Amino acid sequence: MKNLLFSCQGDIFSGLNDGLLSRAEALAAVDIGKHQASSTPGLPQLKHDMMYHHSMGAPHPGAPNTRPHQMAHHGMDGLDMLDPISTSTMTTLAPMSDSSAGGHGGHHPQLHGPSVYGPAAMNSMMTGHHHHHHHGGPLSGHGPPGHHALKPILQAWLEEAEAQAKNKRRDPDAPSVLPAGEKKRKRTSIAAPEKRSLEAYFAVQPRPSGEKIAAIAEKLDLKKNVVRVWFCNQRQKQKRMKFAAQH
DNA sequence: ATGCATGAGCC
DNA sequence: GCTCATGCATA
Repeated sequence: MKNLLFSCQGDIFSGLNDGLLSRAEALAAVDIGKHQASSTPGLPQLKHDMMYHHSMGAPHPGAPNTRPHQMAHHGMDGLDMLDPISTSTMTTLAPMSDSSAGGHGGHHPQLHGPSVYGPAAMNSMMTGHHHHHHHGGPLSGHGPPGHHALKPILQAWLEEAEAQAKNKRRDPDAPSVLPAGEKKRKRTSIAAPEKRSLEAYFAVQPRPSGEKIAAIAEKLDLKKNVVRVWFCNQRQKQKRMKFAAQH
């Protein structure tokens, strides 16, 4: 196997048992310093990939991590459009609220009108409140002829708009149909446990070497570059806080 | 407002 | 690969 720690700071983690770190994190830190643990935890990363340079297709080079796309559905899938919506629970119909602020790449993907009204839509509006109250005569002479026939169509259209506005919320892992050359920067969200481990490492060694960063990255199942950047940003943050604290 | 990413300039 | 400044996506 690879022989980590050939440097002079191999046992910096051994002596940490002061009140700075909790025991679990300290042990985790020590574990990096000793050897690579074979038991990797779950899949903590919430992101998929970081390269959006219009030429991918090959998996991450040098990263043997198998990361299935996991995401949190809270009740609706992107494929579920059969939703028994009650009559207008949402008032502001904004079916195109995609990436909002700062979006200078204004491209609105597939947004097709309600071509077919499913039975659910019709049913929901029928059971909602159907009022064919006034009937009058065919020649009573009020309202345009056939406008009451348009009302269900409009309502169905609204409900279709709602449904599509909802299933428009597809996961960020979905195959995006971006125009060629359009890159959206992605933020890797580091989960809380991993973040706490990183903070534990940082507390004992704010400037780890490349090998150490690689070891930490492997143990936490994060990309090495993510860990490296995290340490850089953490140093920046610490400087800022120090600067803000003296005024 | 916070936190991850990127790029310039440097060593 | 680091700092520093800034951009930009989230919460």
